Amino acid sequence: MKRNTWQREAVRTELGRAEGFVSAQGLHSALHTSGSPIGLATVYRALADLALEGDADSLQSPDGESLYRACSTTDHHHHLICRNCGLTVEIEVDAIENWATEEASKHGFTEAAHVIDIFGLCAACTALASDRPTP
Amino acid sequence: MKRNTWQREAVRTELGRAEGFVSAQGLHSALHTSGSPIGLATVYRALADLALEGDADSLQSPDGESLYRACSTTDHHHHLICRNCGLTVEIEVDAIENWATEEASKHGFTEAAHVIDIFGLCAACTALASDRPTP
DNA sequence: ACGCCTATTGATAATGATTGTCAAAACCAT
DNA sequence: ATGGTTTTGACAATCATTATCAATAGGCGT
Ligand SMILES: [Zn+2]
Ligand SMILES: [Zn+2]
Ligand SMILES: [Zn+2]
Ligand SMILES: [Zn+2]
Repeated sequence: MKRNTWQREAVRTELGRAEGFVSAQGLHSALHTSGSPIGLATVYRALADLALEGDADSLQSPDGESLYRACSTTDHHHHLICRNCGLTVEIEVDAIENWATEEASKHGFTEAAHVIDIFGLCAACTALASDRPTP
Repeated sequence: MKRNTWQREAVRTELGRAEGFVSAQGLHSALHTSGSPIGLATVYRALADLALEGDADSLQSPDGESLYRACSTTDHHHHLICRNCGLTVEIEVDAIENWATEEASKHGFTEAAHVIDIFGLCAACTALASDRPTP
């Protein structure tokens, strides 16, 4: 059976505290900073479990890191993510879901899943960026 | 300036020979098998260059590997990929592009890029899978 | 509350992909 | 052909993630 440990709870809590998507490493060092002695491997396991149970969303960052987030809904949805500060907006659009499904079956594909994410600069980060242009 | 070496050409050729997306490691061992003494680091560099120049598309596999493909068009497009055999179908839909752009600006995001990929089982692999069900 | 069984933890090693290093080799304009 | 520069490749280094496995600690039955 599945046991309740303070470690799992700590990961769940810290994940809830995060604004956007975080990496296992990031979550672990955040926990460490706030005094928790939790082990790195445990954080990896807890996050994988949360994702399996549907309590956390996961995606691959553009450079191949696995990122996790506790989203407000457990329904299927997608994300608009600030590549600078991590601010994340949840997106749920039936039209897109239907498009993906139809596109797959149109070409004879089955068991189709899709990866749809938008990365950009949020309004705040855009403002900051315009103050300090690239030299 | 950029020089022409047989190594770059070999990578370009082998990438063209591949049906779908391939990893740097996979391309390297394919080249090795066909007798080429090209180095692994060189394959990584060549693929990165091709992607930079727009001559190759790249994406992250669901488990975080970087995959590359020489697509038939250099225009912006997306992919429908068989997760078993790698067969890839190129998808180009303006409606999706517009949706992504609008969704980003609607929330104040700028410099938005998007990741849109569909993974499934192609018709052939679906047929094979039904012959040998999971025991 | 106690003890036992087993799931879980965590320090550490192992893995696997990717990148950095740097001397030797290969390009290419002259 | 020669020389200056770029590219290569064997190898080490990095980095995220996973595997090990002895030690720990839930939680059920008592
Ligand atoms: Zn931001
Ligand atoms: Zn979806
Ligand atoms: Zn297939
Ligand atoms: Zn697009």
